[in-house]
Amino acid sequence: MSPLVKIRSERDRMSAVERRIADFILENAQLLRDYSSQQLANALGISQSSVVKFTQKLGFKGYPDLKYSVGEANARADNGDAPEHAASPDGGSPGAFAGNLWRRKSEAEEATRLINPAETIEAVAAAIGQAGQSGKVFIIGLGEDDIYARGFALKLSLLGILTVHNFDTARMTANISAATAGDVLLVFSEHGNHPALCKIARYFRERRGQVITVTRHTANPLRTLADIALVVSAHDELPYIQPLLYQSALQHLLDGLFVLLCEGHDDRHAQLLANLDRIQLMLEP
Amino acid sequence: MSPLVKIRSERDRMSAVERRIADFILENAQLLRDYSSQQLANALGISQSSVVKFTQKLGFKGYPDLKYSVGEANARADNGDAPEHAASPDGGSPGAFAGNLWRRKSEAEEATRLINPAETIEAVAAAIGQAGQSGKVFIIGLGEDDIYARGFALKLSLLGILTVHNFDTARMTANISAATAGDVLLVFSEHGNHPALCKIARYFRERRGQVITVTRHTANPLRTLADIALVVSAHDELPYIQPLLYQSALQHLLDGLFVLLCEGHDDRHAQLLANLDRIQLMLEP
DNA sequence: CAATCGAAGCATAAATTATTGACCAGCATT
DNA sequence: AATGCTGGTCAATAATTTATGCTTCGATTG
Repeated sequence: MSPLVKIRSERDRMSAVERRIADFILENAQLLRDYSSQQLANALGISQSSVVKFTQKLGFKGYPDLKYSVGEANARADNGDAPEHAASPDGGSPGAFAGNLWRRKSEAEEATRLINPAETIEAVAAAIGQAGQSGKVFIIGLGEDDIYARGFALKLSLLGILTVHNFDTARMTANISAATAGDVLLVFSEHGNHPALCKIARYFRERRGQVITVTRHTANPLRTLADIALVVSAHDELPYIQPLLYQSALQHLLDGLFVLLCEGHDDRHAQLLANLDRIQLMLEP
Repeated sequence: MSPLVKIRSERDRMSAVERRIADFILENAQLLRDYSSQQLANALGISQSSVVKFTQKLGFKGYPDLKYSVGEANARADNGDAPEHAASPDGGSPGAFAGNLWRRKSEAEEATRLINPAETIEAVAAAIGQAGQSGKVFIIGLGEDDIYARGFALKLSLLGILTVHNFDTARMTANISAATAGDVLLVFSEHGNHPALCKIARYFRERRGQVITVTRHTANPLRTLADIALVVSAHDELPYIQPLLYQSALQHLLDGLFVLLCEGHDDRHAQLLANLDRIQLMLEP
């Protein structure tokens, strides 16, 4: 039980001095942090031993124990709300701005999480895992989308999954001619409008591969070609902020996928460790 | 800041004994309630004074102060977590996991924000802005670090800043021979240990350019060569989680920088809009 | 190799906390 | 009214806990 509740409930049965202690604690719970039992006694003009006895009567081991409990109660009470918002009242410093940006990212993350059902993500993980064992994973993205594509391709290859990454529609078209059933194509395209990517997706389907698209949460041509579609939600009026939110939400979606892949298979996990070690050696001779 | 976040963020810079204390506290935060500094020391087989000095180094008034803070942090954490963990005792749903991962990312973001003073970030923005007007910005990163390097290079070029990006030390060395005073080199290297990157940084300094490094918050050779050093704090026991946190914290740091650059100059802002439009047309004919 | 610096421990000072025993007020019993 | 009992408070002090000064040791540097 919260120490404050306990104190309140016992208050009636207390002696005068005890009641003063109780009231002081109830009213100044946050100040207690910097008070020793002696200081508290001085503040009330009573003896230190009275304070200690008070704590023991209430069932605490002693004064520090009470103090610790009150600290916990305080923390639970003003959990989160006060400091964060108060910190940045108007525009503020760059630091405050970064915090603000992070809050926007969190919103985008949540929105994105809510529109991608767990089953969808698991299906994607399963498809990629399957392709990793018996086939190949093709990954493509253009422009800024290539950044995410590239990062994810690197991660997959660390897991020992054969990955073919391109940022060039011509090469990808050529590569895809080697695709077979069971392979997977991951297409990153924020707006899902690029004709060449649609053509590639269509071509890939003809070859019996599974198409996974990653786009904005809009109706778009690319998405209609998908066997499984991952979608991202991220909005801001400012044209230089919105991409940051998009990228962050997308990255988190991919990270979740990656973790799922890591935890699904022990051997993939082992593969990852081995690869990380190897890379470490390579980069730090 | 949560004491646990603080401890995690400083862990790298700690000595062996200190790190054992840090790990113990991180792993047994709830047990701390019943430990005096002496008991904690005994549990680890070290001296009590080491424990006290540890707490003071971290900026606490002393051991009780740390203990109290950890108590608060526990309370805050338990508040939100308890029901969630209870609901999913072993594996848990992917959705819950993603939320959890996001919390870890938030911690990494906070820790990273706190170790990069606003002035440092502003100085970096100023240096890049300056170089953007009259010189060039060179960007390099190897392996996974190339991902961030590449993303940032793309953003800078969208702002109309002349950017030379490489992921290859040989080419970069060649490119740098064209560097002059006022140019800026951005080096991404998580561990800051790669000799070739150090050489490039040294060479760049000889040519009177300004070196900005982006590394983990550890003492590392590359960082010592920096005119300005950005640092990232992100920790997790799991080898497949930690990189995600690192990448997220780093990305946010860069995003903050990018926003600063966007908001600093109206003409850069205009340039960005124009470029975004042009790219839009290019990708969606 | 000497000098320097930082980290860790030991011993001890300082502080905080817990306990003891004395004192006093209130109250019932004799 | 005097005595004895009870609960409450405090001052003094014991016990525990925390903080600091000093020394040693090992690593680093010039």
